[in-house]
Amino acid sequence: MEFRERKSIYLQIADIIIERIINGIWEEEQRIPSVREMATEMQVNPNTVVRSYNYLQSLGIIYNRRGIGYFISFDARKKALEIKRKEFTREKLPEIFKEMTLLKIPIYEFEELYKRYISKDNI
Amino acid sequence: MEFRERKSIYLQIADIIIERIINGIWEEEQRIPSVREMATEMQVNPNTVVRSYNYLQSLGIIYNRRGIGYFISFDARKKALEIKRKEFTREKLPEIFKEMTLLKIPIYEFEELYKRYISKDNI
Amino acid sequence: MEFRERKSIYLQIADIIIERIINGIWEEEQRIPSVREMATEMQVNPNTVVRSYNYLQSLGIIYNRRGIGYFISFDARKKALEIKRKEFTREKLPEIFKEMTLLKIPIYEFEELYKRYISKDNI
Amino acid sequence: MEFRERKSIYLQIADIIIERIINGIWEEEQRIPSVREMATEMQVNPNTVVRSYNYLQSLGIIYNRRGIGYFISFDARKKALEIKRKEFTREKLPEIFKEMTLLKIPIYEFEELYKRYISKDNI
DNA sequence: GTGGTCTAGACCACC
DNA sequence: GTGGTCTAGACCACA
Repeated sequence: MEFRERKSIYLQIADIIIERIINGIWEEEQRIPSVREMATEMQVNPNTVVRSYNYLQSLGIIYNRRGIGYFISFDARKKALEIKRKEFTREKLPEIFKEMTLLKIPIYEFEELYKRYISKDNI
Repeated sequence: MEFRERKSIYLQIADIIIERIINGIWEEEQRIPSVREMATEMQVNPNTVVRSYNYLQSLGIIYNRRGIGYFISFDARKKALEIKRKEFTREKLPEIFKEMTLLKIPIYEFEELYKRYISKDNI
Repeated sequence: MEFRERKSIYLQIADIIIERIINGIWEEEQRIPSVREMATEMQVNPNTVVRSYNYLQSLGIIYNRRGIGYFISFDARKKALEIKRKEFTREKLPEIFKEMTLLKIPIYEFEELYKRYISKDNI
Repeated sequence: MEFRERKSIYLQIADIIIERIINGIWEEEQRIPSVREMATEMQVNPNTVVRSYNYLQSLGIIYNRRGIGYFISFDARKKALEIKRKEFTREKLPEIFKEMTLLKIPIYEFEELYKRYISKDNI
């Protein structure tokens, strides 16, 4: 695991977990790796994973059973999609749209690039 | 001027300047406000404006005449568009596309939101 | 049985037992459920029940006959009331009082809420 | 500063700050001590203060100006009172009431102790 | 100067 | 074994 983006590592880990939940790789009510296990998997200090888990818990996406470990909430998928969608439409879209108008990038160019991206992704 | 986004203030100011250049509000070879004036306008620490100007200078969008002030480069508009476009397609688009596939946001929804954005913007 | 409070589970179980003793549901000198039985009833790890029993034993509220099981002490009720009362007046009350003054909650509001609580409880 | 309670230090620090806000010792929109200053005042590791500040920020009681420091929100007092009151009535009161009925502590005893507490406090 | 993040290592209560 | 907290110290971007 390498963390190249400028985004902080603990948020990138949170994103990976959210992705796994949305994609059904991790099921609801399932136990997720312990802090130490996850730290090993991600090649990161346990404290960093603690931050990720805390963050996801504050969003209600995971919860904790004392002395046992962290579990995915029963409605985690729904919640995660909601939160991510909100984030996307409220924060990212306006920024994108602003840039597209500034740079005069027409919608069909965007579409084309998107199709190319998807086809690359599916190979 | 309020800077509430997570993006750093000096980059936000740089963006504002680029916007003014691309939109023709500021002409090429024109002198731009001094650091202090800009700091007052933006309600920001002068050091922050210094960083913005340095950044734009490193991109070749503005240049400095010692003792006189900062000026917009003769090809600033072209350069700015180039840089911004590269940034957009190389860094932002992949991120957006990834999220759109994760959140299963279809291209037509994107289009629709974009149209709505444009019509709002033009009011 | 769900243990969602921040208080540790073994203390919550101890509280439940104390409650049963004070309310006369469990009589003095009576044998209480074995660790395993209690663990099943509470849906909890047996080790957790062991801690609860150890704790109650250290308070002199229950005692152990080797190979037979745990029993309620002959003076358990009196002891339990004493201990709980001390705990309440020495630890909890000062904390409550501090908050009531900080939040400017007048005594009559407290009274009212208490009355409402009792009437609900007796339904 | 000594932290004797079983509550974690970072939450105790948060409580102290909330207290100062409610009591008007710190005004709204006022800058609060930097992380390092607070750490020195509280005789605590800066990271611990970071946690306190993060917590208070997540509650909307303080906010951050990049590179400048933390400030008390314009509606911090109202928010703090709301949050604390909710906490008190939803979490602490039921617990207290339950104990009072279990231990058969009459309301007048509670009142009396409260009056004694207040008079002590005012000496 | 400011906060934000990360690592390393420790200790604790709890299950 | 689990997570929670705290310390120490470091580096970074930012104003």
